[in-house]
Amino acid sequence: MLSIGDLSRRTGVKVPTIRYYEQMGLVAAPERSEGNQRRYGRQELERLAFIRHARDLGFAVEDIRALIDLSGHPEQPCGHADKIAEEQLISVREKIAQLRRLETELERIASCCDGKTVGDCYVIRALSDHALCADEHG
Amino acid sequence: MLSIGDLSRRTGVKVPTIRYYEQMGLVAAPERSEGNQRRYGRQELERLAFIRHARDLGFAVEDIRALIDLSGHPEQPCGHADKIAEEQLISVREKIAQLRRLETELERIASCCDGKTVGDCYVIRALSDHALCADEHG
DNA sequence: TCTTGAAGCTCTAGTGACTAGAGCAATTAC
DNA sequence: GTAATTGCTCTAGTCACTAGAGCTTCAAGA
Repeated sequence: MLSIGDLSRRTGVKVPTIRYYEQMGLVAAPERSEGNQRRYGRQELERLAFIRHARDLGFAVEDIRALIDLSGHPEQPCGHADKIAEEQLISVREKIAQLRRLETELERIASCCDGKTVGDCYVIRALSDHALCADEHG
Repeated sequence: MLSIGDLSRRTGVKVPTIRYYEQMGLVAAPERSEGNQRRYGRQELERLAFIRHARDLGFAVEDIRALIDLSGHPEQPCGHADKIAEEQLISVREKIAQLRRLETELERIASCCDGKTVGDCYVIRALSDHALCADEHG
């Protein structure tokens, strides 16, 4: 049996986060030692690794909850799981597109500044005046 | 003089957000009407537009506070403003790189799933087993 | 001038996904 | 046996807002 610290080290999920997931119902409350400390087995390790992996991929906790529910019903059609992953992909692509626009704008702002004082700093001027932006953003 | 609603429409910053910025000290408390309603002038309009623009570019509120402080001292060297913008650019690029890795992984996960039930759904399996990932992520 | 409906006011609490800290109890290594 | 580490619960804080209750003020039309 693993202590919460062991589980943390094995999954890379921090100890308070594991307790938080338990509180949120993402992981079941585990057995306890005589002294009331959490003791985990292989199943909990696997579930937490699943959660960690999904969080790394940017899935929201609610999505993860749905995916866990689905994984408990292996006979059901998997269209729902596909849909969640698909939507996550779309959302990631949107974020990338948005960040690329910001990158372009920030590059332009930072590279144009050749002023010596704040008074003629392009960074400050660009922020004050949206019209200086080449691009639409935000 | 503009009401808070006018200011909101002109800057695209929502009314409660304007009040929140005032509370946070990002914008100064404006004049009030006889009936205690906020009344804004051109200066406040410009400052809020500045804040809006910087938030759109992903600057944290603390960064914006620093940029505003700087813009009140036009005689100072602008190296600090440049540095804030530079750091923001670096952070945006890191986020893009991370999201690209996620995109690749999600594409692979979503496209590989040709199972009909959750039991052999690649989405679920990939999340359960990090070893199925081609790439390191997170 | 009166009325009505939109807009404004303050205050508290909620969001998501944790993170930090206090003050204690249990476990583990030597 | 003892000291260091780890664990426990509980509350509160983070960031940048957002929502709602319950009230007041304002602007436009009759």
